[in-house]
Amino acid sequence: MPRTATIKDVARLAGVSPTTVSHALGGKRPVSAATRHRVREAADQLGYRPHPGARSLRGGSAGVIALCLTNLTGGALPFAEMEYYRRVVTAATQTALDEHFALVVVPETDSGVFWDRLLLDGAIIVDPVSADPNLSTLRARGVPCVSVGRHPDRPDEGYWVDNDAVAAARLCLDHLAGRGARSIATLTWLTTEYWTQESLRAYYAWCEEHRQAPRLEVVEQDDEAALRAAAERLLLTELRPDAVYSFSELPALWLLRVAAEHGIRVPQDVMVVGTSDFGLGATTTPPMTTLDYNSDEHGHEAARLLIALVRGEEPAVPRRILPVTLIERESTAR
Amino acid sequence: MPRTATIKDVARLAGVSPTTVSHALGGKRPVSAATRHRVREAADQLGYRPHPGARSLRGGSAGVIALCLTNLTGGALPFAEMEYYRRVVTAATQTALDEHFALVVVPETDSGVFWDRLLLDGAIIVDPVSADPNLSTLRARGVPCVSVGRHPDRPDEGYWVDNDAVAAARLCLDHLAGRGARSIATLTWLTTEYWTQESLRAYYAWCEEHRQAPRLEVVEQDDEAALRAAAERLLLTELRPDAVYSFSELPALWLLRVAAEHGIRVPQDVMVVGTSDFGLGATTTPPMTTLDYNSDEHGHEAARLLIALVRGEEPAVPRRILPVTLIERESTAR
DNA sequence: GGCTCGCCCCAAAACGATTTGGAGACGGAC
DNA sequence: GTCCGTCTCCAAATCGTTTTGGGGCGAGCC
Repeated sequence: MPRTATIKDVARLAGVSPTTVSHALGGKRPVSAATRHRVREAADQLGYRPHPGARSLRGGSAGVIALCLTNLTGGALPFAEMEYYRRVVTAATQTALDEHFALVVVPETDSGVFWDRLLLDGAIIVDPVSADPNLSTLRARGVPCVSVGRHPDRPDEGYWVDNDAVAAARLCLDHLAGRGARSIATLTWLTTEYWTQESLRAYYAWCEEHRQAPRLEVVEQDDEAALRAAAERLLLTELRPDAVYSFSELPALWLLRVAAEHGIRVPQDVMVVGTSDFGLGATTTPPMTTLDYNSDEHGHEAARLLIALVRGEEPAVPRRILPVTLIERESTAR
Repeated sequence: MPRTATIKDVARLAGVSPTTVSHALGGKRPVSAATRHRVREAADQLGYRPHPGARSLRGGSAGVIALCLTNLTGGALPFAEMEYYRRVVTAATQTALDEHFALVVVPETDSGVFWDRLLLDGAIIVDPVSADPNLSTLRARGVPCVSVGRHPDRPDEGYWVDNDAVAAARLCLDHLAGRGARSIATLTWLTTEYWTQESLRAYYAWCEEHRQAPRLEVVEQDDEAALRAAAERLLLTELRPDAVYSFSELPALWLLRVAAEHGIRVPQDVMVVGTSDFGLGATTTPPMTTLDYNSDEHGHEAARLLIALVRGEEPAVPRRILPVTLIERESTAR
């Protein structure tokens, strides 16, 4: 096994002490230009890399943060949601790198092995659910945490970045009402995410304000039959709503599909608004009006917030609500 | 900052030396049952976790392997391929955990920061491309590597798990020919992945064998316009092929869409076979015959292979080709 | 000349775990 | 009584880095 070069090897080659090498490379104390140059050369020549374990042992930060995709292996959310994660991961990685941190993704499992083995400074939890084991484990160990999406049980605690579900609901509902909708229904998964619950509350409030009877349809399970059934319950009924706001993307796609199968015209007979725009909305028939989650900004903000925490700064804004935007397409073009 | 308990704290509480604690917990040397019990209690009470940095420093393995999704941030592959990664990641994670390893996902960037900061024993590279910086960096540092998918330039070197592209091509082409296809075209991305190149070679060989003129259509760019254009070039022509084998999933989906738009019937006028079956094939109209990549097995095998390497065992089978299976659906049901 | 002050550099002590080479106690065999 | 094993446990060295507390040396000031 080819042992990698240590600081001692560099010191020997440069003809100085390990201390001087550390200072020359780290810059914590001044070193003469000539010496610094010699040290740099020696380090390059040997391909020297500080051992992360040794560094962290001495008390320094590891320079690594983790991002935990709660649903990556859980299977609770389907395929279509992956693009959202991909964006969050990409954005957070970029921000972390700008701040000289590395970001790794931890697949969610119920195993504590990860947090035992990994050398890290903090973690981003994406879409925490009610009994999230990671959040509690990490908090207990004193690892700084930031979540993307509020914790449904304790929405006013901790550090997070989240969508403005209330504003989003108003945006969609007002848009639909403005296009002439008189009876707007909602469609959602059965999930404990904060987004869903808050969206629902906002919907009820809006209905009361506008003297409209609320109508909610729920996809009971995570499979195609359930998606189809929910869409059919909504569309193939005497009192069909004239517009539907779906809190997630996939149910809305099935809505379009079932409507097409039964000759129900979109947007003439029923208007549809979906969420989490990944460009998929543009490829449906007809193209679907969607909410853009702004997932890039979520990733950036979460990373920025976490890195501030890691550095020991108390962030000015511990909880940040980001706006959503409505992308209007044919499914509501009445 | 609440310093975490060290081995000394445990030793003090249990009334033994740090050495004995290490032996009691690690089991490298015998310790009396009574002492071991006392040490365990003390460790539990203090919530003791061995410091990963310290452990690795002394020469032990870190117990961590990384998986690098070359295309996660690169954008070279679209949305639809994510399910493949998700499966590979999930399967590899599971196998790693079974072997008491943790697996982290490293987003691909051109930054070496990751490999500098991370404490890891080895890495899995998914779908390496021609000038893959990660593979060379890691090799240079002596980090054991396994790739999922051969390296296109050096397919006979290193350790990998891959599909049998040749058998896959024969499977599809024979299937189509058996259903009466006389002129089978292929459709693919412009990419340097080994799978694509090898599939193409197999296609040409098959054509020669069966005295059929080869016909290849390429999606020039990673956007919708290019996907549509390629599908149209293939379908809206005098000499339309009566069957198409697409090496990737998304081009096949666009093939179905363009066919539907122009009243070209599938499978009557043209048959279609796609790849990488994630259940998406089942939801198209008509349901599409697809190749199942067996991505779970890829993840399992890659992790098994890598962990063997990390443990210093020379694996019996350094390069493993896994079979693909054909899932027949209506798009070839003539 | 003696003193102080800067500038460069180094020795040594951490950090937290594992591992090696015994030490001490005790029992049994001669 | 002595010697030898065996069973338990411990002291100390080690891994590679950062950081603290100076040391040596030359220049400037009185």
